[in-house]
Amino acid sequence: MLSAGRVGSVTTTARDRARAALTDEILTAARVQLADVGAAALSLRAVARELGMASSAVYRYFPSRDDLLTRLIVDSYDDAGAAAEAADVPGSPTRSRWVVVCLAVRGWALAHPHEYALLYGSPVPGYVAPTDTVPAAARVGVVLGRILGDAARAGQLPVSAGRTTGTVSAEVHAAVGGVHPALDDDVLTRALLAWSALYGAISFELFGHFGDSVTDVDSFAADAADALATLVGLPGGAGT
Amino acid sequence: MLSAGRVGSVTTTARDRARAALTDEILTAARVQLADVGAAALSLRAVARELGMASSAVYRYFPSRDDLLTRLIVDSYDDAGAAAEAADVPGSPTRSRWVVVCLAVRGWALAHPHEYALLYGSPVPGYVAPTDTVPAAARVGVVLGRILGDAARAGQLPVSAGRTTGTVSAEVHAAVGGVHPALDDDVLTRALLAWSALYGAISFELFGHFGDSVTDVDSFAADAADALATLVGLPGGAGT
DNA sequence: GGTTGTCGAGAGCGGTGCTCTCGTTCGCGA
DNA sequence: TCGCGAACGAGAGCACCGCTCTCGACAACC
Repeated sequence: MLSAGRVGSVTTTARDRARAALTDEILTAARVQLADVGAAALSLRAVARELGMASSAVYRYFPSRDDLLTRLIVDSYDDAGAAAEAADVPGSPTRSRWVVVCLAVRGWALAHPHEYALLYGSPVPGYVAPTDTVPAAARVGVVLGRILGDAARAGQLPVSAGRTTGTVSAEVHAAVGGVHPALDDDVLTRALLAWSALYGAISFELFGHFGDSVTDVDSFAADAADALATLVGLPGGAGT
Repeated sequence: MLSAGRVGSVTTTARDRARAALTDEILTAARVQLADVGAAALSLRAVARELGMASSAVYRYFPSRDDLLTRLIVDSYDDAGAAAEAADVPGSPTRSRWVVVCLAVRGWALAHPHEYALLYGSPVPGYVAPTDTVPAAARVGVVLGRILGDAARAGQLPVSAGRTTGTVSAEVHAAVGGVHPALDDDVLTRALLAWSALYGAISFELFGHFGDSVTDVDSFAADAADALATLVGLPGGAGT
């Protein structure tokens, strides 16, 4: 959002500005429809109708419906990641940081069910995620990894056996802030499990898979986040 | 599958038999298409085309596309549940039972990715699961609950504080085979978390959310199933 | 044997994603 | 300043979708 325009070499012409504005309009209309009817029922013709333009004109801005969806996916990943980052309080105890971030992700999912389903539900049929979605998709995991790394460097994680199972890649080590005696493959494997488990629990709640098994979803979410903190080894749990 | 026909009162006419046969043919063709293109792209017209009949004729057998999907969902739930039940070995140690069942569910998911996505991915837009899907959907959870209950009754679970948080319903107590000192709400909450976590990990693997973080998916799945066994409190883990 | 209900086929409705063509307009270079 | 090319929006059209209706044919029952 730099207020450019002065620089002569990258002049923004009126056409460019109109194009950017219309692209934004299309995106906002699409976001409204996404939140309203979901990704599967998101119709390119409907967003065109909403904007009072011909459906074919939209193709000037997005080559296909999948490209529009991709853009919405990236935005949603960023939104969820921002929610997680905003919820983290780096100074506080690592366990409460973990729980708060988990509950923030759940809160975002409850507030944006269709976006969540778009991100973590069934992949769009012929759709393969472009590589530019990866950084946005990783933001939540990076927040959780940072908490785990901080805990390890603060000596809050028991130094483990130092197993090297080779099941996790180097980028996971990078996500927790480098190698550390308390961060062997065992811990990182449990961290990846906890990461995916968070979304399993959210999906079950959001998609109704728990049925009537869970009576108080809020307290279950809190208990689950706490149990996941214990799973990764963060100190201060009820069991310790 | 009773070989009826003798009994006069419930005679199966040629028309009834033809109807049942054609219903099966439609279902198998739909299953093929489901496994091929996925649920979102499953077309009732394509199924009719495959069978060489008019699309309108299919509506004699399934009132709508959603009804066809519902039938496929129930069948898939039953298939997955049967895989879990077949994998369980009631006599063996509870931890290995748990791990084996978890890996069996994962194996079923890997073998039937589109069916799995249909069950545990994004819900179909306007679709609400009829109540008759519930028993089939619960089969895997029942297997896991039985293992946990067996472990408790065998004295393998530490008798816990007996907390009654009220977050889980009575049907969960029933799934583990009744009340037991070792099965308080804390344990059952962790069990529900582990249940959903299993599907979170499977979904992440199947839908590619792990990215390159996991290098050896098979050993990760084994480690994850073991970690979930520890999470619910089954004895014999590496950490104990 | 006649009646009744089921069956399959076909036409048709409104919707979708996407492509092509057409006349217009804007921006840049000569 | 002018002209050219690129971008633009609109419209028609293609193939497909779910679903409804009608109509002739046939089987099942009274």
